[in-house]
Amino acid sequence: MKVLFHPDVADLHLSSVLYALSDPIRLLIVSELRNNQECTCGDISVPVVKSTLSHHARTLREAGIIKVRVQGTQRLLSLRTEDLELRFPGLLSSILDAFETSEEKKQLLRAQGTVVGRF
Amino acid sequence: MKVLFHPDVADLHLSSVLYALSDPIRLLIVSELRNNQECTCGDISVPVVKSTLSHHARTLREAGIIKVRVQGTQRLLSLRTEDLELRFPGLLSSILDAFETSEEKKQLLRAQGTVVGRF
DNA sequence: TCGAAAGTTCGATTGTCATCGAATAATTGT
DNA sequence: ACAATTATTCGATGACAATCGAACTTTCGA
Repeated sequence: MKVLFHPDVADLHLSSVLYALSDPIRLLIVSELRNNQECTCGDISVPVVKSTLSHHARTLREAGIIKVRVQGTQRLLSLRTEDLELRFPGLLSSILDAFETSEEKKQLLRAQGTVVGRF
Repeated sequence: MKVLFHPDVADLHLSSVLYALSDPIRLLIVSELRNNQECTCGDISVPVVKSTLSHHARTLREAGIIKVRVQGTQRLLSLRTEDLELRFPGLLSSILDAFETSEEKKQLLRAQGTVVGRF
C-alpha cells in the first residue's frame, strides 16, 4: 500500500501554492476538480500525456492543493478547499473565478484533443 | 529617454501574474509597495543585490503587477492595484493578506542584512 | 494465473530562471 | 566637463521544471 505525502495545513507555503497554480495545465486540472468533487486522473482531460499529468498531480499534491486517495488501481483527486480557505482566505476562489473567464482556459480547451507526440 | 513596456489590462495573464508572485523576494517587493505608494528601487530592502532586484522589478512589470515611472536617475515603482482588481477581483488582496501573516515574510525580513556574496 | 487497466517512475531533452559581479547608461549636481 | 548616484544590461553559472516515451507496479477481473 502506497503512502502519499500530503503537507499539513500549517506547512502550506504561499509561494509554493502560487507556483503550483502558475501553470495553465495545473490551473485546468484544479478547475475541473472544483466542479466535480472527486476525479480520477483518467477523468481529467488535459492536453498532455499520462506521465505528464501524473507529474502535475504530484506537484499539486505536494503544494497542498489537492488530496489524493488511492482506490484500487486508480487515484481519486480532490481539492483541499477548506484547508486552503483556512490558510489563505479567498485565494482559491479569486484564482479560479479569474481562470473561468480567461482566454487561457479557452485556449487549453481548444487544444484538448491535440496532444503532441501521440502520432 | 527609455520607454518601458507595460502590458495592457486586457493582456494580463493569470498564470503569468501567479508566476511572478510565486517568488518570495517578489512577494516582499509587492508587499512593500502596498504600504508606500511609490518606491524607488533603493527604498526597497530585499536580501539580494541591486542587479537581481532590477531583474525582479522587470518581471513584475512585464507581468503587469507594477508600474515603473522614470524620474531622473531613479525609477518610481507602484502597484497596479486598480488594473489588477479589474481583471482579477480579490486576487491581490488575498495574496498580500496571506503574505503579511506568513512565516515566509518573517524569514525574509530576518535575512535582510544578509546579502550573500557581498564579501 | 494472466492479462488488461490505471498510474507512477525513470532517463533524456530542452528550456527557463534566480543569482551574482562587472560593465554600461542616464541624469543630476558641482 | 566630471564625478557621484541610480539603475539596467550582460555573461556565466547552477538549479530546477515541463515534457515525452518506455519500463515498471499495483490491482482487479476473467
